[in-house]
Amino acid sequence: MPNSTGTTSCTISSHQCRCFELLSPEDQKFLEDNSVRVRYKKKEIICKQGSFVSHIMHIEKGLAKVFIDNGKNMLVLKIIPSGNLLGLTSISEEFNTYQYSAMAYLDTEIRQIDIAVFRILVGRNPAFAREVIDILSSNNVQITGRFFCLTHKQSFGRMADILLCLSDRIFKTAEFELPLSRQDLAELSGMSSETVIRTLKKFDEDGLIRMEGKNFSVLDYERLRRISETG
Amino acid sequence: MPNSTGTTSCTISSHQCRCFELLSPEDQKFLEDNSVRVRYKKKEIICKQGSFVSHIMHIEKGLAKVFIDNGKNMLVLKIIPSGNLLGLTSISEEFNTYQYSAMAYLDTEIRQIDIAVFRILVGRNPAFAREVIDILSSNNVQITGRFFCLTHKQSFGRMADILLCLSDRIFKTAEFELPLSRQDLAELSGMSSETVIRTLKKFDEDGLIRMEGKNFSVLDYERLRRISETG
DNA sequence: GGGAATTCCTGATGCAGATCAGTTTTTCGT
DNA sequence: ACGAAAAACTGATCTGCATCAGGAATTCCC
Repeated sequence: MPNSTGTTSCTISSHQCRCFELLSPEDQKFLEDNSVRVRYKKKEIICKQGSFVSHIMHIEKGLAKVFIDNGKNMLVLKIIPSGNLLGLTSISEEFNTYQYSAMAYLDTEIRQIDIAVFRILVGRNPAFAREVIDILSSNNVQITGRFFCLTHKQSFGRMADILLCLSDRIFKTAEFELPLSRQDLAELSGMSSETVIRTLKKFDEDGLIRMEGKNFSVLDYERLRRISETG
Repeated sequence: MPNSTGTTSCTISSHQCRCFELLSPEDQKFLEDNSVRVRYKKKEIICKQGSFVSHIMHIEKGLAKVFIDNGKNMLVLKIIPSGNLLGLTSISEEFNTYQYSAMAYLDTEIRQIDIAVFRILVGRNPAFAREVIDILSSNNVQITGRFFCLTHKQSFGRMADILLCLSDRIFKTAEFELPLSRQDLAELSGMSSETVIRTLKKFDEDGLIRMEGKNFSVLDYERLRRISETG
């Protein structure tokens, strides 16, 4: 029986997006004919908060962060690995401008799909609409977990969360070379880069992880999970 | 031209829910036949995090809070006034248990709609599906704003946000009798009740609001808005 | 209506983590 | 390969808010 109170705070959504599989070959072609592929280099801005939305984007390859920014502070809402959609909230015409910006962590390949075409398919294919609903619901749950984490856990719990997420969900292995800087981790965890460094160092000293520059290995999942849970 | 960087952090969604208007009289009857109305008294739990979802709920009258709780900390996700839906993320079968709890702030009347029926309507009525998508998108944007607020604004900004939200969106007047305790405000703003009291007192001293027990009047919207923006 | 129980309020103290002010190491451009 | 710029790291200080501890005012309820 899964624990009902466990609040995970992963930075990525758990939903396996399979929205295009549900389309007939004709509709897939319809989408394809109204798509373009664009490559972004590391650190390039993919979309900018406040600008008009004309496309929904599908990350084909790479990794991006989605964030909001008021000029003074910035908050990373999530990170999106390949296979996921970006800009889906704008499927609702109420949000015809981006509510957030996105930036490539790595060289990233994106498929831009005309939003009008996307809306047409939602209107005529209930299974597709259903999948959109599932993705939006999943996003809601994910952002909620992250919200809880950043407001109620403290530095060790947050860092444990991020390490677990990176290892389990993004790289899917215990050892990985992290393409993110300490500053990136700071943004993700909502703390200062100094605190990130100190926290990681403590984890290293305590034998929870092994860390050499950008190379990380998770040594003790069990203990990390406990830290994540207790905050 | 609206400001693209302004992050409002209202506790309620801006979306005017009109999901039932889109249904044909027959479908409305279909829904009606599969609905029940339930009354909750002040402080009663409406739904409990972790339990199975069998209904989607529509607040017909009253006011409720939606929150998550890990036993140690609690976080209010939003407050829902009448005319809004509760439990909509569970339209996705992935989330067959409540991700949050809800509690009535006031005596509240709720219409429970069989979730299977709701799903059938989404499947056969594209306009209805579209409305569900709009609501989910709107929820996403709202929670995001609140997330930013609670992680990056400090006590004065948060309190200003809440007062503006209560006045503009909930009570729709500058003077109101607040049914929430200081402790409730503390939960909403993610701070301690002591800090709430001190912050409100400062606003009162500075002439931004007038406060006598549970009676509030907003005196200076302009200045409150500035405080909300600058954090 | 009177005593108990909440809620409201106030001042004192503590602390997690931001900020500041550096030094060292790595990365990058030419 | 070398110098500059960026990132990583370290210690010292500062601060906003939580927490604690208690008192005053309301509300609740037999």
